[in-house]
Amino acid sequence: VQEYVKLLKFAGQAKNLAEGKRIHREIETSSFSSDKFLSDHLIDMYGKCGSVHEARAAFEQSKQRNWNSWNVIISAFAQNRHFHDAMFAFERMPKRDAISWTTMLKAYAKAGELKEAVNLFDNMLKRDDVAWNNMLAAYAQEGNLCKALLTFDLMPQWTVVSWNTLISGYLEHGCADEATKLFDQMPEETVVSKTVKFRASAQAGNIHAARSIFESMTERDVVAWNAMISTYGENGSSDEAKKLFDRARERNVISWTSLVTAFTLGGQIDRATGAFKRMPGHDSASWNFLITAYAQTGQDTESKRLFDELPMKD
RNA sequence: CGGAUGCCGCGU
Repeated sequence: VQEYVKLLKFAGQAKNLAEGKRIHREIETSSFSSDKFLSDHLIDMYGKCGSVHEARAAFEQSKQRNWNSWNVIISAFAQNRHFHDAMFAFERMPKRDAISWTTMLKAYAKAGELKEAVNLFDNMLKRDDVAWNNMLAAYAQEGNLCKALLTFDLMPQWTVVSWNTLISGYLEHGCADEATKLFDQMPEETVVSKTVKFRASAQAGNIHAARSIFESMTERDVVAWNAMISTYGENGSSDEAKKLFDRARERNVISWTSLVTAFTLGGQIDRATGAFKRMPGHDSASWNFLITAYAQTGQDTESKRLFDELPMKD
């Protein structure tokens, strides 16, 4: 069972619908076909792969539907911007826990329905850290930094995530000075904080400062590596991007797409194509990127040819 | 009890 859970999660992260379906079929012929954990993971996998219809089907057909399944299906609806379905399910579900409320809160924020989000938040009986952070993030993304700061001050607990959320909000809306002050005040920094920090330096045009923050990091995850690679790419330094890419010990689709981007922006479309071909797996974003790149450099025929080669058009 | 779904940073 746990093996299948891992496989489904992996397919979901990679948004690999074909692989997900394959595992689904394999599960159905196995002895775990009606496992109560697996059925929820199936719904989640379809949601993450962008297939709302199959997520819904998995939910409705599940013999093992429980109150967790409702949370999973709401999350699937929300991730795919089916907000009315999410709302409908939320109202119909037999039992709502902290996660149900917060998932719905995030859905409203994502839909741009800030008032509904606030309303939901106010009606919550118990607000945990994640609920507070979601409310904070909703204000921060909206650009309502006053409300964001107010929410931050009212929070019963400050975690690294709340600090990161607030700082990202300030950075996103051009308040770099405030962000710097907050960085100095926060008690601890994680990989995420450091990544936010060096991205901010880079966006301010100080790529050397960004690099030294990156090099000073004791732990770097794949996102940190990718962020540094795309920073050099945006800067036109495709050679430096390539060097970092080679140094990275963990790579995913985004790392490869960032490298392709770096070559494209550096005007080396042939090297970009080469990297694209060497990629172990392509998702729709990487295809879109290269097609757009060709179109923008005026190579419409190449762009069209790639489009025709697309295995999945969404 | 355990499993599972919700918050912050990377390419489109």
